[in-house]
Amino acid sequence: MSNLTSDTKRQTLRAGDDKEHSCRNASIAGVGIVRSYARKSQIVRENDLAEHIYEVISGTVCTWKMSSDGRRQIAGFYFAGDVFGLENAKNHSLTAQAITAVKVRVVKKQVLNALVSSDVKVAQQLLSLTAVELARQQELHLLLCRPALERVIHFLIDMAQRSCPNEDDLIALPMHRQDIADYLGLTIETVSRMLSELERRGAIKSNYRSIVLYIKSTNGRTPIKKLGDFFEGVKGRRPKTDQELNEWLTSPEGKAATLFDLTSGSRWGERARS
Amino acid sequence: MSNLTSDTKRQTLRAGDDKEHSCRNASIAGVGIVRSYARKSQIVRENDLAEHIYEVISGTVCTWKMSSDGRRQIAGFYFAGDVFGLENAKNHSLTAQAITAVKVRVVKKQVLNALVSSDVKVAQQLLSLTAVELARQQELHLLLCRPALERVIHFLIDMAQRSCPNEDDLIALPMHRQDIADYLGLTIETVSRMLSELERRGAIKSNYRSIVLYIKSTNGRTPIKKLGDFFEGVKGRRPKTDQELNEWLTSPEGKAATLFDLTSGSRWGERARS
DNA sequence: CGAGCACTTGATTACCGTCAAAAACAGTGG
DNA sequence: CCACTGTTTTTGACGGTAATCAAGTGCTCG
Repeated sequence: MSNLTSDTKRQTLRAGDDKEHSCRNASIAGVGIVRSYARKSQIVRENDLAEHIYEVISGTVCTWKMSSDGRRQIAGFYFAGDVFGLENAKNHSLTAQAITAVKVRVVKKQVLNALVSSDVKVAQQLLSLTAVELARQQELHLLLCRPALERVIHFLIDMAQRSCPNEDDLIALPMHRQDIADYLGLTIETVSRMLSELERRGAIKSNYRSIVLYIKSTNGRTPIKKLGDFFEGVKGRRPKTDQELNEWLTSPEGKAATLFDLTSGSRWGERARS
Repeated sequence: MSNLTSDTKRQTLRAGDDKEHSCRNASIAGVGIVRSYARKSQIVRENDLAEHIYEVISGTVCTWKMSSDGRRQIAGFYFAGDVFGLENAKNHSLTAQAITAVKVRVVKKQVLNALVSSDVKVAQQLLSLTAVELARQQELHLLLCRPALERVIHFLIDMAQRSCPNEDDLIALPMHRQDIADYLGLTIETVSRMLSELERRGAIKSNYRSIVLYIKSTNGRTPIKKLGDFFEGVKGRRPKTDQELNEWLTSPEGKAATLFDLTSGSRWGERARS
């Protein structure tokens, strides 16, 4: 199915790991210490005392918890610049684990509280970070009520924007299918099937251990006229009214259409199976 | 199906509306103005400028947004003491609507920011409120990946605890089936079927427009030994190991078992259909 | 009492989960 | 470089759960 050279693959895998960032959260800059974690190691464990807040410097982290029937539920992914551990309870409700090799800045909450007292800006930024996290969870709530293909599309778009905002047409995802499945509330098989479906439609190229999306850089100037085709492909039907089309344009799938250039060339379903 | 007297019903319906509360959020007390909204009226609209924060004084509010295919997705319910509008973006991402007649305290964010500058406590409380909301959404994330019956059970427990924490064995829910369905990502028919199922099992009594749960007050002293029966009923299987049982006890369904006294008397499925 | 809405129930369909096997891939050692 | 091994992913067949479609019942209110 995949015809990527191993060169491309290596480039792909490095994209997620090497990117550092100069501290995006200004008020936290300079405080705390930097720690490194190996791939698959746990940074915080569920029920650990929540004494620190963590900012990802490089690599990818996910937070998760086990549900009663032994299934792992991933609550979120965190990339360079993201902050996790904001639960604000005595104990962490989620385990945080390194997906790749990771560097994090660790800040004591005590220290942070002291800063809050002296500097209003810090308080506001903390609030802002938590609010961003809240907004993300609310988006997710909406997403989890939608069919599998849309969940996967939305996930890819979200990851594309967050994990690698500077690249135009090549994006690497560090997590495994199982991680995606546990995040989207699907099974690994369904995730795989949806990815295959998107590949059949010419939207992505996926390979082992890292997913590569071929995305044309559109910068918002995608011809709206053609989006109907995309709509037809993803949803199996066209928007009936102009209003419906416009609403769709602001939806997860609509954003998909502006990112993936699926509107030219191959029409949905026309490709034969491998 | 229901044999409630109209007396009970009236009592039930009033329970949600009449309860006010002395401001639970101390630092916000005294600021802002109180506004009343009629049932079904919209308090904020999606894309409105987000200039205020709202605290529910009495009644019930829900927040929602339309998805691309015209389905309404409810993001949350808010009862007396709850705060909504915390998204912290320029514009509201969700519409807030009164489910019952509602009184809310409306606080300008500008005013709040001024308070934050002068009083660290205010900042911390704001942060705490946002974190509570975040934790709730994360719980929900877990829930949405589980089967329909569990979603409904968890929903009932959550509502029972939040909407009416003082009553022991009689609880009124102000929202319609459609609201529940839009919140849990189910259809109205499925919600109805799950409620019927629970009623058949003797856990609840549901009637038109308001759901009444008959809950024995247990105050945490439910005999653990019997919970296995409940487990068997809800999940169709027993916990195989002690560890599995213990994990389950801290799960949504486990909490259900400590609230609904379903462990004595009628065994699951023994009751004939109406 | 009748109209309209909310809810329930039943029959059928479709999507996704489960189980099983095969294929692709990474890492190891020869 | 290649064969071997274990892991991850893909693919297929099948079944179950929940959505859809369609009546039917119960509740509220004029």
